[in-house]
Amino acid sequence: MTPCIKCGSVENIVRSGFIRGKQRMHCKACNLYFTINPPNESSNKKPHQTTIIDIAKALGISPSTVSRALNKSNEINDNTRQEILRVANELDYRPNFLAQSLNRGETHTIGVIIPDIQRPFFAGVVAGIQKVATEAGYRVMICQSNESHHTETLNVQALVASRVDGLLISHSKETNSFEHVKLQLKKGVPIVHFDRVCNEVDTAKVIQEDFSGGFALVEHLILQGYKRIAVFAGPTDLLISKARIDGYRAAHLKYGLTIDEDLIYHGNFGKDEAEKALDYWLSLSQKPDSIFTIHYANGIEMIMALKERNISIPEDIGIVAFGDELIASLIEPSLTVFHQFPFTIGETAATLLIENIINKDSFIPHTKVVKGELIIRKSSLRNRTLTNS
Amino acid sequence: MTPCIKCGSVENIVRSGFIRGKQRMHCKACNLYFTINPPNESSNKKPHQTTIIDIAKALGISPSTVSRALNKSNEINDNTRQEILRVANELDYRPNFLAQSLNRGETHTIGVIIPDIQRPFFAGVVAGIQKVATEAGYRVMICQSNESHHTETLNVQALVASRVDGLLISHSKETNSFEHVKLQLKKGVPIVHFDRVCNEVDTAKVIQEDFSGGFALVEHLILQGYKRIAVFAGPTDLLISKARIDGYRAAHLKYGLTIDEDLIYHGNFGKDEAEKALDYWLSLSQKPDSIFTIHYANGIEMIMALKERNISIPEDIGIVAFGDELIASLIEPSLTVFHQFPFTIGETAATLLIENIINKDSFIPHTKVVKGELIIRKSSLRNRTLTNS
DNA sequence: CTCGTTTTCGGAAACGTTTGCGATAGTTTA
DNA sequence: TAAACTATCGCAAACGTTTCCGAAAACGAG
Repeated sequence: MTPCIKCGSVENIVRSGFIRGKQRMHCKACNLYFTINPPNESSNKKPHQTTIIDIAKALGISPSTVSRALNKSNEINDNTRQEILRVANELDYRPNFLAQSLNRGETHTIGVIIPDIQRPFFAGVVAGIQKVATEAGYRVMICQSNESHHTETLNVQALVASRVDGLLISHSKETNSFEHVKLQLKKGVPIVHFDRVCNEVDTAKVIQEDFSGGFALVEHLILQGYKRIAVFAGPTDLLISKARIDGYRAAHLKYGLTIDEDLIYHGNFGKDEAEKALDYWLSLSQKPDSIFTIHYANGIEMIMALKERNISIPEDIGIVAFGDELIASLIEPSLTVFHQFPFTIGETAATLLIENIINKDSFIPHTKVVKGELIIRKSSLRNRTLTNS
Repeated sequence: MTPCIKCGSVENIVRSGFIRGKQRMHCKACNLYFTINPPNESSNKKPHQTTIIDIAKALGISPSTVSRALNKSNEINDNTRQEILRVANELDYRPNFLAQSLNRGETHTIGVIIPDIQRPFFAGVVAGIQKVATEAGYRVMICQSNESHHTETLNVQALVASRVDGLLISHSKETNSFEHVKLQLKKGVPIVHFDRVCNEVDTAKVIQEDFSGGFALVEHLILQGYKRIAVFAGPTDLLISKARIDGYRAAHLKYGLTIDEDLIYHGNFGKDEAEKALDYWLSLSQKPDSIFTIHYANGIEMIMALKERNISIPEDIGIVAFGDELIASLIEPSLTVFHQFPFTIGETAATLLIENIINKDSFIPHTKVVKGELIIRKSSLRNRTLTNS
């Protein structure tokens, strides 16, 4: 039937099982096993991105020479280089980052993990990161954790699988264990935290003036004559929430005011949490005369809720909030805030990370604080004459 | 001096030039050229991400077997597989996407180019894209063009260099030539346009109801009794701007109103463009009684500018805008808009692209329209009794 | 002209993974 | 109990680049 592909003998051929659907043969003469392959007819090359090899073939030279020409090596004749560059341009050659990265062991890419890109704060941070990264020749890969610990862990794994050169992380609210970060840190992956940082691991961090901001806002309220200041806080173990409340406490301490712990409400940043908090506060025998929200969005919600209940701001209740957006200045009454600079935070974090990547060994983690700014608006301005003081 | 590394002879050695700083030798006996290398002392392995080879060595098997175990191949013993998985887990193995992608010829990554991530619309789109992509097992790489044609071109090249499986593009305002897109399309890169699309190239597109939205907004104004409707438009050659103005024209046509071309102002979405436009309109002998802004942000600006000039809204001038944000409902007076669904747009575009990637050959480009919604608010509600009609 | 020197190029290994194919050993069938 | 078969593994090529090192040729000085 089928002759041996080696000795050509026919009579010594026996069948020897099937392998992956194909009949396997055995030639007893030359002791050879083989299978019969249908000739591959579609051998015409598909259209593909042009490679260094395409250029080499077009010029009848070797790929290494082409590589040298493209990489400004000096071990190459200038005429050859010109020719290569010409052909490369002609074929619209784009170096394959995958191959380059695999070979060099670095991707020149940094991974970013944020809770939610739709929050203007994080969008600003990302923009800052991209600016610095692009200028330094780095690409950026963005993942959203959607405030889920599990997704965050998956994000870390995905980015590590992509072999990013470093990681920029702002933790989800849920995250209270940090094994996924520690693991990568142990493997030598540079990591920088920002905003929602984590003290359990030894990384560089970029934080805001959470304490000072909280202090400034509350001090402002106190100076405006408010005495019973309620706090709308985030989850109990969120670090930035803690720091801002510490500022709140410090301001009270400075002005000799006692703190009524009942006024501190721990919410979940949920949708109708503002209403709930208000219901709670207004049910107290000693009602608050002002509110400090840990997050500006809640400040907006509070204003809306208070307006619905016909409670006048800032007369009956004053409001201040941490964080700022255009909307805070446009709403009636405009909202007093501690303004953040998300873009700057992003820039700082990216700078720090790239520093860490480049000086992998000598880099010592440290923390940078990005200054904020108290912006006084109508929502807390009880005594208008004080404006110019 | 130095013996030949081959025949050991010393007297036949002559020096033969320098090569990369090292003395090159020539043995005339065995006709061998060689250089002397200092022994490499730091041969202890650096810490690295664990590879398939590490696992193979740990178990004394071959890398291919490990690969098969990890890829659920059936050509592997179940006990071996268990062992491999155990070790892989122990060593926290993460497959190298670079190597995988290089080998498979696909990255399972889609590239996204948007003008500015800080614009809530695009942040919403990106979120929609990421949702669909993640569910389909794709990663996302985001680039910002910053409304610059040049940067956009660089973005395309960078993403192509990263060998993304497909491209999702919303063009910059500047972009009026599309060679960079055509080039990649010719090379077989799947591309889907969204929002700021381009009719010159044959790609799938996701657009909004630009025409219908413009029509609905202007019709609403007309029904409210407004007769001289000004338009604040974008650059003349921005496609979506054109379509929305076409809706404006159509509405006029339907109700037999003539169009005063003087009322159409082409701005650049710049910062004080709103003021300029107002100055211009108010300088006309026939002043407008309402304004339609192509972009919601300009609507907000208009409201602010009008309030400063003590022009009452909607009595003296009504305002409607294309696009929506939380702020539009909170500002006083609240802004009538044609609400977009950026998240849906992102989802649709990503779905389309992935479809295109998977059925690369059979896919035929088509256009999908994401419905919008007219939301009537106070800025255009001249006749309050009409609300319930 | 000779020999050391420099310039310029090619070959091959390496990066980490997948996969076609052959090989071995054990298992079933007739 | 051979012959036919199956299960399981290893080898090597391939993906596209970079880079080490050697080779050939051109160059230079004495």
